[in-house]
Amino acid sequence: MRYQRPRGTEDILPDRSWLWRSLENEFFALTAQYGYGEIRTPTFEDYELFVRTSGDSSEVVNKQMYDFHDKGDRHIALKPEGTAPVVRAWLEAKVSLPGSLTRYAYATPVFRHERPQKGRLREPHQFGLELLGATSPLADAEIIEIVVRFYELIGIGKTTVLLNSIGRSETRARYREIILNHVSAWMKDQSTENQERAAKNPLRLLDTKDEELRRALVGIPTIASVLEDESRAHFDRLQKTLNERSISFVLQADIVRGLDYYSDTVFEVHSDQLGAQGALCGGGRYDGLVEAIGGPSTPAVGVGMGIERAIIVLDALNKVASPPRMDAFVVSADDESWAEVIRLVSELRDEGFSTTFDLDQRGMKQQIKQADRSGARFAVIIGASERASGSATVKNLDSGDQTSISFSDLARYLS
RNA sequence: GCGGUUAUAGCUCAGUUGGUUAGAGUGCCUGACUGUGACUCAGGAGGUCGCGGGUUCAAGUCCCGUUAGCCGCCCCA
Repeated sequence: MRYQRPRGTEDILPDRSWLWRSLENEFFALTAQYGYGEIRTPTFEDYELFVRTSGDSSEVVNKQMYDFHDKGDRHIALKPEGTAPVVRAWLEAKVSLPGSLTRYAYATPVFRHERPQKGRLREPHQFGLELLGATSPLADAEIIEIVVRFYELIGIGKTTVLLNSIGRSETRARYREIILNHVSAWMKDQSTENQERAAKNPLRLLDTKDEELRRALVGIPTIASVLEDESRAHFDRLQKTLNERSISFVLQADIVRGLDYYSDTVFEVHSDQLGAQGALCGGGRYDGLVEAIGGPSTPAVGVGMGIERAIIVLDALNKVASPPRMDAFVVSADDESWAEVIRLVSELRDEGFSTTFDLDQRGMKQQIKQADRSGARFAVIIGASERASGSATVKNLDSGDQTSISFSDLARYLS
């Protein structure tokens, strides 16, 4: 094979695309119930947009972006995440009136130059939600509620909502010092790579898998325990609201998120079916982002949900139903009946049935075989006797049973 | 970006210490079946052994490189 798909990308053929389409339909139908309208933004954006928002300490920006200079020497990046482009589009369209809310839903590919593994691609796809202009913890709760309901709706069994608050930037600045003091002994004999990482974003040390570092971190206060009063109140009310809505969650102090724009609420939903990449989705509040790209100070909250990861779980749980079948395959029993077959095919299509026939006009045996392969529910056979009697021989391809159905009753029989 | 592992027919795989024309199951095609798929039986087609070098009288098998998948780290959806 001369050409193969680029590393970390996937082709979605009809045996799977119907699943994608049905997930998209369910996602947009559900989010529409909450007032979210679909937004579509470009595949590529100004490189700076992502540096400004995600932060240069995040690996997504400084290592994983697909970027290039176009023929006009513009520095372009394929979007590595969905939030910044949506906020940019919202600002650019000037859609918001002061004090009003905007709710957006989207489905988009994102691009990250990473080493592929299970649940990790270079072109993964995400469903996303952004709720702009809302300060209330009810907004955070709304996003989490939608996400949980979506996973229930599509049949992903057991999930866990992991919740944390990382406070405002002042809180995080203070907390950084706490972490660094706490692990100073550990830091001394670390590689420069580890030291750099620790210095750049100490919060990220918290979710480490390194046993030694974990031990060094024992006894450290959680960031949630050092929140400012306002953040504290927000976080408390969010938890209360989730409890009232019967949405169960687990407080987890090491959920810190990788993108710099998050503030206060952060959350993930995990499934035990995903291996090392355990998060089905990740989101939170990003009150500083709009301002960071030149807009008016605007509170906001959102989420990005990995579509491939949801599908991995559905597959593992055997929750993927069979794709829709063709209704009928019309067969000509002799060379003289083709005109009638073709007429009948188009009639059935007009009635709303998915219908095909053998374009190669081969022998009957071949046609029945093709009908079987096509996955059609029925073979509709037309020959000399059928034309004479005005009724088709309808063969149920699952059971093999045949009955004679008059042309006028055909539609009723097939439905 | 780092480490490990895998790559043989459309699919799932076997292939002994390097040794004739590389096998199996399944799928595919043809026929038994002159208006009928799935079952049975009998035939048949199909392989640059991921790709490129090297060692050797001889490489699917050994060595080096490379591409891709998978697993872990890292990162995150």
